[in-house]
Amino acid sequence: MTTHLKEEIPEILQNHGNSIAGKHMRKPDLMVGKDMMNNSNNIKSKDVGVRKGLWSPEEDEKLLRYMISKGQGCWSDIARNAGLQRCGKSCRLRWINYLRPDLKRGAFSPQEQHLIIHLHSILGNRWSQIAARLPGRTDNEIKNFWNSTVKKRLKTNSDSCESRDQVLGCENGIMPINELMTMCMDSSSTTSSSMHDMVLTHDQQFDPFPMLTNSYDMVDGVDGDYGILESNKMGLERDFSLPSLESRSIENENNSAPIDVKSHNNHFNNICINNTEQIQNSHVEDLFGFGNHGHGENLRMGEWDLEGLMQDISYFPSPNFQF
DNA sequence: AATGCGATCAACCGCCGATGT
DNA sequence: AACATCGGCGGTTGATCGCAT
Repeated sequence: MTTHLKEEIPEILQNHGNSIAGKHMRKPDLMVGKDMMNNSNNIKSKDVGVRKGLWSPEEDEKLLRYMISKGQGCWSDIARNAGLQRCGKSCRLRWINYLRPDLKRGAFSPQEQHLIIHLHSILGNRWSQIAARLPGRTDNEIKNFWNSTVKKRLKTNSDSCESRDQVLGCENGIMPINELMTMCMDSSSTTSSSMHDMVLTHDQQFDPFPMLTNSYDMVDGVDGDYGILESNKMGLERDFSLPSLESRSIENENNSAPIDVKSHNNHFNNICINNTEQIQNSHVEDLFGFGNHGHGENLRMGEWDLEGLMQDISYFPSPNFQF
């Protein structure tokens, strides 16, 4: 990793502001130790000595430095090798939700809010999928935003029969798709690419700072083909306009022949057109069979084309949400 | 100034699927 | 086939903030 990145560590940590030191934090320094073994049936032997709760600045720096120098790998190994008394999951979460340098900070822009609303109408509570469409934003962030701000606003305005889009000031309940695209392009320009959308083979070293180490060729994706470029010799698939949900599983079961994207678009377009009436009377989530039921869904996201859906997003009404 | 309470958000929990042994 | 491990995900918790009273 480049020297300048190492020099940026203090700055990156500094940029996280005061929240790093205990704002909205759980109690720090919880430790699953030997003395606790007798008190809990849930503590596994390997959890002995694992810290929980607040991440100290020192821990953040350890993890950040390790990620910079070694890159991503097995999170359990990362926790161990970085000298952190944390479980791998905790390290992963900390990195994804907080330390990743391509994270945006600050409040959601109105465009981002619109996009979240729309994507939620399509995807339901699939926060990670929604986050994949909002470069620099995390699923946790979006989930928190939804559960606090949006739910509240929708509830508050439901009495006055305002749609979710009107709640956010979008006329006709439909945000122009080109506006959404522009918003996504803007996001991409600042963060280049969502890490979610990178496909790596087992032996490929993960680059934790793709936006700093790659100079991307931007695609003209405004007129329809929001292409997934396969220009990367490492085998990375990257989408430079809309981060693509399909980038991870667009291939068929044999991982050989790519699915015909256009036929998928057409298929979905037909669904949209033919079912407009139904859609207007139904929950989008119900129509597509993936409500808030994270696991075990009948239809995997990668098996249909969201780009087509995004293009046809105007077919969807603004459903009255029920919570 | 003190208190109550809702909002915010980082982090944990538990589950699931994939993968390895 | 059975089990263990791991990564990923959505749901939930709980500490803190900030505003209202």
